[in-house]
Amino acid sequence: MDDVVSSESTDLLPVREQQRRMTRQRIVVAARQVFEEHGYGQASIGDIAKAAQVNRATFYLHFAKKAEVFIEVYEVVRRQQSVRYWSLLGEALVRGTEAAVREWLDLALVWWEDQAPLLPAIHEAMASDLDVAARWKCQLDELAGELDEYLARFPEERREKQRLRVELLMVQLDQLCFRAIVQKVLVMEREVLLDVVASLWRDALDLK
Amino acid sequence: MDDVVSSESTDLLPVREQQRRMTRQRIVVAARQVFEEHGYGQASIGDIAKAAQVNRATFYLHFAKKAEVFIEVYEVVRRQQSVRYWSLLGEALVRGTEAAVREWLDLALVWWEDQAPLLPAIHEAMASDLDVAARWKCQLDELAGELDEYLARFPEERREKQRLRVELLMVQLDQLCFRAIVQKVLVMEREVLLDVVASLWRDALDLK
Amino acid sequence: MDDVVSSESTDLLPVREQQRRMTRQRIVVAARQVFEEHGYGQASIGDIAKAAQVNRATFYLHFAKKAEVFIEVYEVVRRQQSVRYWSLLGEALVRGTEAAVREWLDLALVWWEDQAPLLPAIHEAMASDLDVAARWKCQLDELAGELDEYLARFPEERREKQRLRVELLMVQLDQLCFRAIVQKVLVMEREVLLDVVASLWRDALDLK
Amino acid sequence: MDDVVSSESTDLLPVREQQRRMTRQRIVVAARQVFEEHGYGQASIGDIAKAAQVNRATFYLHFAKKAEVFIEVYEVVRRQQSVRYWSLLGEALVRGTEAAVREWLDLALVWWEDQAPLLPAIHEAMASDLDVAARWKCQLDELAGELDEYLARFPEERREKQRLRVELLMVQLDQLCFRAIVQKVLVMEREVLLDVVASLWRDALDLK
DNA sequence: TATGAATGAGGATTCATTCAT
DNA sequence: TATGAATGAATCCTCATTCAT
Repeated sequence: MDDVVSSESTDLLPVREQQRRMTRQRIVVAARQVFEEHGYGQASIGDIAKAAQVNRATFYLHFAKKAEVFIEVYEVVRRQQSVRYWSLLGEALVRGTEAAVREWLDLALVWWEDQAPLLPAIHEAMASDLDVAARWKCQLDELAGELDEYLARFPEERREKQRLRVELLMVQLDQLCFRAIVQKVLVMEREVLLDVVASLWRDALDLK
Repeated sequence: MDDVVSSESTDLLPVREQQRRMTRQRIVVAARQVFEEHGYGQASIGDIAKAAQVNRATFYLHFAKKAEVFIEVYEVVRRQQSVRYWSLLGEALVRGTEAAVREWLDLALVWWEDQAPLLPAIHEAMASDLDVAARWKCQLDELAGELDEYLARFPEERREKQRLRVELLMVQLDQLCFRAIVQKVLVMEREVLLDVVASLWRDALDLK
Repeated sequence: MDDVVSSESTDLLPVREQQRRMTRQRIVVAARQVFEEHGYGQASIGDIAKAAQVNRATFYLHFAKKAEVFIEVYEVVRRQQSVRYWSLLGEALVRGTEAAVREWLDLALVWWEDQAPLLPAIHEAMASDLDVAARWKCQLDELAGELDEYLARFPEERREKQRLRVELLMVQLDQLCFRAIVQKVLVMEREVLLDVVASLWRDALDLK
Repeated sequence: MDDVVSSESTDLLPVREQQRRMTRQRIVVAARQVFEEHGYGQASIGDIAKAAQVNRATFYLHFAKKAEVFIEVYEVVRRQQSVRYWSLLGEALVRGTEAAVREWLDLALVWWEDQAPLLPAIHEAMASDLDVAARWKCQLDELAGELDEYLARFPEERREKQRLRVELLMVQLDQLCFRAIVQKVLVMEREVLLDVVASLWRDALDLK
C-alpha cells in the first residue's frame, strides 16, 4: 500500500533537502496534534513550535502563518479521503443499490470516526477562513470527477442537477457526521444514522 | 408586533434595573455589529465595549466572557427564525406539495440573505464552541415541535425516521446556504439552487 | 449643598487626571534617562517601561509609539531652551557687540554642556525621523520671533537675508557643539571655541 | 580618470581572491541601495544580503557587523567627495572672490543633490555611531590639507583660527544642505540659498 | 568560500481582567 | 453601577548569529 510520504523517494535527495523536509514534516505532525487539542483559533504558533520541539523562528522558515501549515495538515486528510472515499462512492453509485450505498456509508463513518479529533479545527477554519473554505470546494470538485461513470447514465440535460444532488447529500453527510460523531450534539445510534441516511439517499438518487 | 425585548415589561422595574438592562442591551446590539464585522474569534471584548460606547470593565459587569454575550446575540437570531421559519415550514409540509415547499424555501433564502453578515461568526462559534453547538440543537428540537401536524400523517413507527429526514434536510439547507450565499464558494443561481433543493425535498419527503 | 451630578464630575475627575498625569510624567522622565543611555534607535519601549517601573502595556495607554514619547521629552528641552537661549540672544544682538555675543555664547555652551547626555538621541532622532526634524524647524521659527527687535534695524529688503544668516549661524553652532562637546570628535579648548565662533559671528553679523 | 576600485590591480590576484572581492563588492553596492532606501537603523543585514543576492551567512564572512559595511559604503562617498570637492574649494579660496566661492558652492550643491538619497543614513549613523563620526573628522582633516595654499597667505598666528573658520563654514553648509535639500524642512530657493551662503562666506573669509 | 537551516533573544503590540474611585 | 487606569500574560514576528555541509 502506498504511504503518503514514501512516494517521494527520499534516498536520492541531497542531505540538506532531506533535513529540511524532516523538520517541515515534524512541524506538520506537531501542528496536527495541536489543532486536535486546541482547535484552530486557539492554536498558537508557539504551541506548534513547542510541540515540534523546534524554535519558533524555525516555524517561520517553513510557513508564513498558521493558515499555511493548517492547509498542509488539511491536505493530508484530504488526500487520504479522496482515495478511500470518493472513488468508492463512485463505484457504489454505479452499482446503484441502497445496499451498496449503505456499505459505502459504513466505510465513510469509519473515516469520520478516525478523523474526529481534527474535525473541530477543520470546521472552525472552514467557517472563519475563506482560503480553507475554497479548498473544501476543491474536494467537492474532485468528487465530481469520480462520479463521471455514474452520471453517464443520465440524459445529458439532467446530469448537472444530478451532480448537484450528490454534492448536496455530501454536504449533508458532512454536517451530520460532525454534529453526531464529533460534537455529539445529535445523539443517535450508528445503525439508525446509517438507516436514515441510506434510505434518504435511496429516494434522492433513485436507487434500488 | 411583538418586540423581543418588550415582552418583559420594563415599565414596572426600578430605575436602576431599567438602566442596567439598557446598558446590557447596548452591549448586545454592539456585539452583533462587531461579530458581523470581525467574526467570532477575531472579535475582542475591547471592540465590543468600544462599539457600545461603554467601558471595558462595564462589559464584565454584564457578561463573564465573549461566549456569553455571543449566546445572547444568537438567541435573538434564533427567536426571530423560529417564528418566521419553522412554523411556515410546518404548514408547507402539511400542504404536501413541491410548490409549497419551494415557496417556503424562497422565504427561507430571504432570511438567509438577511442574516448573511452574522453567519460567519455563528458558524465559527458553532464549530469551536460546544455551548453554541448545543443551542443549535435546541433549534432543531423547536423545529420538531412545529412538525407535529405533518408527522401525524405517518404511521407511528415511521414518524421518528421522517422527523430525522426533515432535520437532515435542514442541516443540508443550512450548509448549502452558508457556502452559497454567505461564503459564495458554491456559485450558483438563486433559481437553480431553489430548483435543486425543492426537487430533492420532493423526492426525499415524497411530496406531490 | 452638594449637587449629585457635579460631585461626580468635579471631585473624581481631578484625582483620576492627577494620577494619570503622574504616570505619564514618570514615563517621560524614564524615557529621557533611557534615551540618554541608549540613544534613540536602541532604546526600546520595554526599556522605558522598566525604567518607569510601569507595565509595558501602560506605556501604550499613554503613547502610541516611541516617537511620541520622544517628542514629549524633546519638548521639555525645547521649552527650557527657548527661554534661556533665544531671548537672550535677541538681547545680545540688539546690544550689537562681539563681547555681548560672546557672553551669550558662553551661556549657550553651558546649556549645551548640561544637555549633552540627551543630545546624541536628539540628533539621531532628528536624522532618522522627519517628525522630529519638523519640530526642530519650529525652534528656528521661534528664534526668528525673538529677533524682531534686532532685525528692525535693517532696511526692509535686507531683513530676510539677515534672518537667514542668524539661522545659519545657529545651525552651525548646533553642529559645532555637538561635535565638540557631545561627541568630542572636534577637540578644542572651550576658550578657543568661544573665540572663533564669536569672531566669526562678529564678521558675519557686522558687530562691533 | 581614477577609478576607485581599479586602483588595486585585480589582474594579478589569484582566482579565489578575485571572487572574494567581487562578492564583497556586491555586498557593498547592495548595502548602499539598502541604506538609501531604509536609512541606517532600519536597514537589516538580511535586507543587505537579499539585495546582494547573497546568503546572510556570506555577509559575515566579509563584515562583522552592519557598521562595518556602512563605513565601507561611506568611504566611497568620502573619496568621491574629496576629489571633486575639497581641492576645488581650495582653489576657489585662493582666487579669493565671492564669485569664485559661489561657483564652488554651486558645484557643491550638485554633489549634495546627487548624494541626497544616502544622506539620511549617513547623518543617522553619524549621530548614533561614534566610529562613523570619527571618519567625518578625517574628512575635515583632508579638507585642511587642501587649504594649505590658501592659509599660507595668513600670518602664522592667524592660520589656525582661519582654518577653524573654514571648517565651521563647512559644518554649516553640511547641515544646511541636509535640512534644505535632503529633509526639505528648510524651504528656500536654490538661488537664495547660494546668495546667502556666498555672502556669509564673503564676510566670514574676507573675500572680495 | 559560500550556503541553507536553525536558533536564541528580544521587540512591538494586544487582550482579558482587576482595582480604586 | 460605571469607569479609567493599570497590569500580566500572550502572541506575532524579526534579527543577528552560528553551524554543519
